[in-house]
Amino acid sequence: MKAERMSDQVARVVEKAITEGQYPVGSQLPPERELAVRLGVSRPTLRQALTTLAARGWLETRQGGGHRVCQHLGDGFSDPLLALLSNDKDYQYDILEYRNALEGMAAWYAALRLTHSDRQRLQACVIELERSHAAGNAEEQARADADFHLAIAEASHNTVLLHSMKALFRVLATSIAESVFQIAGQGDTADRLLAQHKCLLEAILEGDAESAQRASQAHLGFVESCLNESHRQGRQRQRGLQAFNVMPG
Amino acid sequence: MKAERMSDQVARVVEKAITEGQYPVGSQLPPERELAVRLGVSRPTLRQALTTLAARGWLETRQGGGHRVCQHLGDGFSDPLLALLSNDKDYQYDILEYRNALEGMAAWYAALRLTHSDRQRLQACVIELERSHAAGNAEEQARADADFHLAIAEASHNTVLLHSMKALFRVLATSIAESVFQIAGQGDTADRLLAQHKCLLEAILEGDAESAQRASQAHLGFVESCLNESHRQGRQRQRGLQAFNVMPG
DNA sequence: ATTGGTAAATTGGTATTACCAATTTATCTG
DNA sequence: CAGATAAATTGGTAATACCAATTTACCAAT
Repeated sequence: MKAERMSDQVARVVEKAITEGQYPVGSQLPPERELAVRLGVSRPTLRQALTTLAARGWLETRQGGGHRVCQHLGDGFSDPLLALLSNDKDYQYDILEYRNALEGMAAWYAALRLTHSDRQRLQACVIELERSHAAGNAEEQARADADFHLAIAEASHNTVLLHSMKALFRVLATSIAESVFQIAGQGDTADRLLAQHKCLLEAILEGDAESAQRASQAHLGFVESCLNESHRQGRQRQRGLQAFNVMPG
Repeated sequence: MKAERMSDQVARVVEKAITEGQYPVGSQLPPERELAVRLGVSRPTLRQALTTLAARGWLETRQGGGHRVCQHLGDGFSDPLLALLSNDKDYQYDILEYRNALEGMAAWYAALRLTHSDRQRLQACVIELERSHAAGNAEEQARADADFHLAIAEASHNTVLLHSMKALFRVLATSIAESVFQIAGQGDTADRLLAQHKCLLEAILEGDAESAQRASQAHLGFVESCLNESHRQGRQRQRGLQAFNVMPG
């Protein structure tokens, strides 16, 4: 049986120390030279291990500044395949369908679990949407759009969902900006998008989970219909998003 | 402005070479000593870069055997925070809600896009579920359960969804096995779970997207109700899964 | 020509030592 | 006490050496 290599063992040991709270979020690990001695390995081997942990999002390092446990776990890493798919036009409908499920879920639970501070946060996000819409700034609109949807995800109080949506929006940043830019040139489309965001907010604030979910899905359906319907290579597929939107309710 | 470190630049260059097809899936990278010379860096620096790519799931390495591009991209990596949340009892309801959304979506699109080979694959999976159920083997039941749900995800023909569900089931393997084991001791529960799987299959085979989604959600609702309802720490939350299940339809 | 065994070559993994560059800390001066 | 500067500490890179696993080449037997 093939033995696990030393640097992977070290990575496991350090990762376990992090997850068990020996190195709390934000704290600094011991210096490399010291940690290497403690763990009985050479500095290059330790650095292999720490590189692995950094790639997984556990650590952030700065030359001279030490290795620190990431302030927001999961924020330092990105799923390379998700990133690849998100920036490939062949998968833009896959991405939209996926968003539809996650954002529909977020809207549903946000409507059910909204706290007072969630309310304030969402209202502030919509104000920012209005502001960037009035300014006609596509980049700010894209950022405000992502902030709004992530605020809904936070209001859902489902940590797993929030984590997945953060990962998704991180890799979608570029293509969302492009979509907003593309859509901005289509007459009253930007006005309609803003109206949809407000409608979604209203449903959430009213605690109407079904309406919130429908509003979310209508919004994404509209986004889909606005996008450039370039020919879709590969499989002949059903345009599921439209159908998915008319889920009973 | 802080310069990007050399090993991260090398990682980017190699990752780009992979994604652009210079190193196709399954192919072997040039030996370290040669690649280091080509890229003008030292072997330790190259190894830092390759370690990062391996941690992200792009590469698999074996001593003496070379560095190879992973056969199944995305399979070599796991999201550490997702893994952490999946094995923490405080988040088991978050996980169930998240599965509810993804598996509901998978069932929906599988019903719409089912191919002939998908049919065969799903039917084979259910046979395997029946076999492991009859044998009373919890570990095989857990594996058959995951295989069935992943086969549905494949039948949805949404690559992003499939990728996310694979990642989720990879980290849930342990806790699903525990759930199956826990549930197995509850009278006719295993029989009812098998019946639910069959009901879900029927709805998919009939191309009834709404029924498929409801069957999926009923299944997870039942799983939730069977699980040990341990006290839920932290926030006072609504039991959203039950409500989510009775989505109109 | 094929198969199995063995040696050699090639590959990745680990270690030691040295030095560079960024950051942090200590010290000194006004 | 604040600011400047030097020293110490930290991470980053490099060269060289050697170990261990895998692959390849070679040879003998069938």
